[in-house]
Amino acid sequence: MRTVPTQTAAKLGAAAELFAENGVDQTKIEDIAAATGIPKATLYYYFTGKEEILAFLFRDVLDRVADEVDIAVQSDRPGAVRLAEVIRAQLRVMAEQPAVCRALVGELGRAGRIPEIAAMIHAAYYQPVQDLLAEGVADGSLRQVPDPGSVAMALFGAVTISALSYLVTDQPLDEERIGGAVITTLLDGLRPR
Amino acid sequence: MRTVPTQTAAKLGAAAELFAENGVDQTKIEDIAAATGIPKATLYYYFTGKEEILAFLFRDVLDRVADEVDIAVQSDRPGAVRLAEVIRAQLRVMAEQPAVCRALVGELGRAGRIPEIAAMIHAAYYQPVQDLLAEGVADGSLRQVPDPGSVAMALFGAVTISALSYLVTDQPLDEERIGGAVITTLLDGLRPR
DNA sequence: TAAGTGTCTAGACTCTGAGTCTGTACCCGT
DNA sequence: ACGGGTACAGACTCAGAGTCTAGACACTTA
Repeated sequence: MRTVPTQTAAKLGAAAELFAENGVDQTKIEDIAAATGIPKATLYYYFTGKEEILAFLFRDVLDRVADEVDIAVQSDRPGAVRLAEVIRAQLRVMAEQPAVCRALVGELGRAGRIPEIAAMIHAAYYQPVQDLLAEGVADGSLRQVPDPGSVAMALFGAVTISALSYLVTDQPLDEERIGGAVITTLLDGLRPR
Repeated sequence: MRTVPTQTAAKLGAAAELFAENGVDQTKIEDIAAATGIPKATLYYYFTGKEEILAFLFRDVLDRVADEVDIAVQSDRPGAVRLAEVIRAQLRVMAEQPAVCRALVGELGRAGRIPEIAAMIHAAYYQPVQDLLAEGVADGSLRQVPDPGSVAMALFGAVTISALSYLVTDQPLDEERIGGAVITTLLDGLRPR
């Protein structure tokens, strides 16, 4: 894959829309060409095919998630507060890039296909969240859990699937509502205190 | 779509494996024919195409989820206990049908594609869980939450994505571990009591 | 300015695979 | 033994993925 010029990269957002809406297989290269304004020959000049275009888009959002999560993690507030920030950060990115995120979730089940996705999610999300859980225990704002890895995954899933159900129905992603529900449920639990 | 004989239906599990592993688009009808032993002409005899084979498989697992969830919900134990049962029920089905579940998650992002999926998940899962949350409040085992719908979605997401990350790496699905992490996190919360 | 080099695109081509169609063998009730 | 539904084989069409060639433009470097 050659280095994709910024201007070309910018146009590819329209391709994400197609992927999300119709699925990868239903999306013709010519459709992508039409939607983005990038000629078919040029697409093949930069990418080996649809798959690679998809991977390119994914790398883009996952970088963004990593950045946002990183900012949330870096602050010096208590662990519990930063955890809430991380959740909001993820929701923000999903709200900004709805189409790519829909397509991304669609590919989550295919480890063999784009293997680096799993690694990227781990580095961008699971690892920082696990660290945060430990720090929260240290500063007293969170309690010790037996399996922080599973909690990080569960958290990611809760936010992702909730957000997704808004995205697929083309409702505007209500960050407050989802974020609020996930955060209070997660922090305070469902059992009466 | 004609009525699919039980024996034919049983063979389709192999197709789910292909879908999950390579994605729907990469899976050729002839591959399905080869993997299942069902001749291509016969596949077209029963189904209009790949999509319909996929939908058939989905309906199958979702029915199973609905059944299992229903059993969990019907007992007369406290809401909190039944909620934990529902989580284990979902994990059980995913452990039994790993390939279909992977493929299913892969299609979650495509509402337009198989629109009844969303409806089926709602009926099989969200609705019963929401009812359960209300009953738990009534019997005192759960606290009132502002948005039970969002909680139900978040719960589904937490379990689904956690389980998925085991499935894609071909690790045996550790029901105890995931179930335990999700249930205690969810019921007791992450904040120290 | 001319020649050389890399970027980008048009358009025609090949070839894979989805889905169709025809025919046929088999079973089952009458 | 005959008519009708079930199950399948094999050949066909056609859309669309990906390839190839050649040429247009921009940019160095001589």
